[in-house]
Amino acid sequence: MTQTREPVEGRIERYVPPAVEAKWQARWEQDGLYTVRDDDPRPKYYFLTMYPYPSGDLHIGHWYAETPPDTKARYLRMRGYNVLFPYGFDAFGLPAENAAIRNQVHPFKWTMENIAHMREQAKRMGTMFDWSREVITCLPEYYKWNQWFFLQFYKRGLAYRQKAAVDWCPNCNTTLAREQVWGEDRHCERCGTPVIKRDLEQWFFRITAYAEELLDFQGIDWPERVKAMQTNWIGRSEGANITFSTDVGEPITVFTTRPDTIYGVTFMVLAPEHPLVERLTTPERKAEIDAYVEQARRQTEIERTAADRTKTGVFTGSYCVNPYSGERVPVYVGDYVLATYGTGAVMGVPAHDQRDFEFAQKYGLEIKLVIAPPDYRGEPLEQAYVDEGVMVNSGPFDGTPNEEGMDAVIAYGAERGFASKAVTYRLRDWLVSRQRYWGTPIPIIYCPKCGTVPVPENDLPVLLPEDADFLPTGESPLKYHEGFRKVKCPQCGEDAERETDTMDTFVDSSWYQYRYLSPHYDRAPFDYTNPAIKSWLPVTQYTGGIEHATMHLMYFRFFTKAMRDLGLVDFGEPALHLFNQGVILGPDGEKMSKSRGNVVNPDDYVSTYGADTFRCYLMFIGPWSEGGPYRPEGIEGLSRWLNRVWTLAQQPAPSGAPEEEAVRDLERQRHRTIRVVTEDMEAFRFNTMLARLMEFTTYLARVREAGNVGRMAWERAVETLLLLVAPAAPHIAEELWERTGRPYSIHQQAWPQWDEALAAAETFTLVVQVNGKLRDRFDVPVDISEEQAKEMALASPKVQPHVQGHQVQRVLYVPGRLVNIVVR
RNA sequence: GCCGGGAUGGCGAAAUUGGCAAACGCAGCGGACUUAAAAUCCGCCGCCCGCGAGGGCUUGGGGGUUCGAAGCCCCCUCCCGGCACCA
Repeated sequence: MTQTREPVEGRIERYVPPAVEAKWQARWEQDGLYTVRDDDPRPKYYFLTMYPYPSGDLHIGHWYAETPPDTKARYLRMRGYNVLFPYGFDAFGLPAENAAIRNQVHPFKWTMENIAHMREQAKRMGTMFDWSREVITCLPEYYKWNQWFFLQFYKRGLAYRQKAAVDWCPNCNTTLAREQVWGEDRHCERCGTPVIKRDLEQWFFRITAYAEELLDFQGIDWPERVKAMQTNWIGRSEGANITFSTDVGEPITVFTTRPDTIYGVTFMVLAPEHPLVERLTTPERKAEIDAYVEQARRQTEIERTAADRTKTGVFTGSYCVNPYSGERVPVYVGDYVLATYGTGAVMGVPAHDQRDFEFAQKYGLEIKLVIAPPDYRGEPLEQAYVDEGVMVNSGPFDGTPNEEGMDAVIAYGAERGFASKAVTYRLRDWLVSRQRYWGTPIPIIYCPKCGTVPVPENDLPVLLPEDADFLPTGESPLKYHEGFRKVKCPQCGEDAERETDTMDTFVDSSWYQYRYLSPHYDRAPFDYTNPAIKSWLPVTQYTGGIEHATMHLMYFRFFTKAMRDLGLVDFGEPALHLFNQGVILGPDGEKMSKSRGNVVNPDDYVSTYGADTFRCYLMFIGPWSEGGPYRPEGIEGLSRWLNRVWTLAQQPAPSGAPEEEAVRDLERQRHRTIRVVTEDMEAFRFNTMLARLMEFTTYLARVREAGNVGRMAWERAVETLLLLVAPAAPHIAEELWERTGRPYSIHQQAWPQWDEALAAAETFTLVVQVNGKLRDRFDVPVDISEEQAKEMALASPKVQPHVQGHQVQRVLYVPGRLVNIVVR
């Protein structure tokens, strides 16, 4: 911890960060310095950072996520943009409801108190959030529009209700979207409990309608990592649907990515849930099949899909016919076939698919080779051959390279009506129903007469009842709230019931960026008819954690595409640029958590060192994209630096007479610093940006010691330093700006410009290598000729010994850098 | 298995993208100031050999391309993240 510091010079007051910071935070708020106007003529820049869940405390992770973007946003503002940098709270969600059950405090009260607390903590970070645009998603003025979107989606078939085997978290007592089930053990993303399957009627958003478009990242600058994860998640496969006829009349359609292997089909496997299983099962097989289907149903998905599990299946007693070869092949039921992917049926080609190979071996089925390996001599396969080759035993396709064969086989079948090109995705529709209270009520009414009836738009919002009981029943309180549940049907007026499920909170965050534009507008989600408001869009820069790659960031894109199709916006991507910061870990290198006891409380550091030091420290630890362990000792370096800036800026200008050479060098360093700091700022390289500022500070201290630059150049340099420091350390910069007699506010000043000519060096260090090894270096004028450089290099006494006695073969000159003498 | 990202001093990290490896900071060591300490300021600080001048080695490992490789190519090891009986 820092000790009391004595002033270096008697006249300069000690730097007391909390005093300075409190002073300016109050002043900025009072002046509305960061209030953003839509009609400001400057070019707009919408800088969005992911809003937090109001868990109760603003922890170090929030500081790490918010203060570097604030630094960049402040920089952009100084660059002349009208920057919108809003903040809000993702206020619906389970922790509030669990707290309600535990402590008998209403989720609304719990949430709003947390928000009030966190808002004050956030203000201590010194960010330029425009609080007048704050969005809180649990307020009816916000969630009304979730309901409105739901109705629009419903009208267009983008929201639908379906009974399905869905993922259920037994700890959270609710269903989850597929995206919220993580890892090999298929656990709940929120609480880590392994999920189970339940057959329930649930509401879905048809995100799969946009699967193809979601694969297209053209026109947006998003990290490769996110693009790869989303592409992976969507899981596009190209192939064919092929229809096999059966004994019972109804055909079976399979999806395959290998139509070129069609002549190698020796069996068929249906998922246990496949609708044809019952029809195809012969009477003598019925008992066995029923038992098998029953055991499959009882198994968890984890057990069923474990990759190392041996494939099992049971013969139905029926056969189907390969439309290409006319061959009859047996139909099995196997639990390794997933009902939810493709058509729920797989054609078995054991020679060319490893799973099918194992299945065939186990059940003694024929293994028929139809793609010949390059030098194949008829020996039996030891495993499936999955590489390229020429089609054999394939009727009219014999001799065709299999790559070509794929299209040829599809075309052949398409002509005859039993095959077609097909694309399948792993992406599933977004399950949005949650069996919990603290979320947006789904605006649907079930009427015994009229069926599913959407709540009329005029009746929105469907409000959450305030007097619900929060009991540990494992069921939503809405289900037992008669006043909420019982309604009159809006169509026929008879008794009806409301949907009691609420929406996934990811619905809230899918469009919140639009709400910041008109946070209290009551005629639409946002005022998209106002050109001044619309011109903020789309978001210019978005920042947030990578953990949302296949959850929020996919829903976020989907929503904007759907909104485009609703005519609300005229673009299809919500954010042009995305940057993901890393995760800040505990000092032990583990994820911070209360149970591990490695949580770092930012408040302690802020009261000791100040927000400015803490902001800078977080940016200095390493590249922002990397995150990493929090090492408390490193903060001293940043504290020392800001103290040096404090002293330096307030010291009187050096008294000596200016010397031309020294002044020119000062200007050169000043212009260079502006250049590199600007470049680093543009590229989110906050760590190196601060390193450059430290170097410049040290340089200025030396210059002052030398005392030969004169008052004008000195003050210009100090002014530049303060301006460059302002985005990262806004309070100390403002204080020093005032103390050095400059007009309020430094945050309304223009970012300094650099002049390439003035930044240019007069000399450079010429490196001399012999056979690529460094032997000497000396300063030479930038305009040195190649001949001169080579001559000087060869003449160097340090180089001579390495050249003498050797034959010089070549002398290379790289202008502005080096001479490399190649000897033998 | 597939996809993505990594590996550089005691530590966090830099390196104009093929041209001085280790900027900046932490820790450490030495010095100044002080009765003393803290704070502050100055200096040293990759490894090995050498009293020294100096020399050799060094970016996970091995090969290659090149006048020149931390960076490019091939092979391998390990770490982190995502996906995975997906037909």
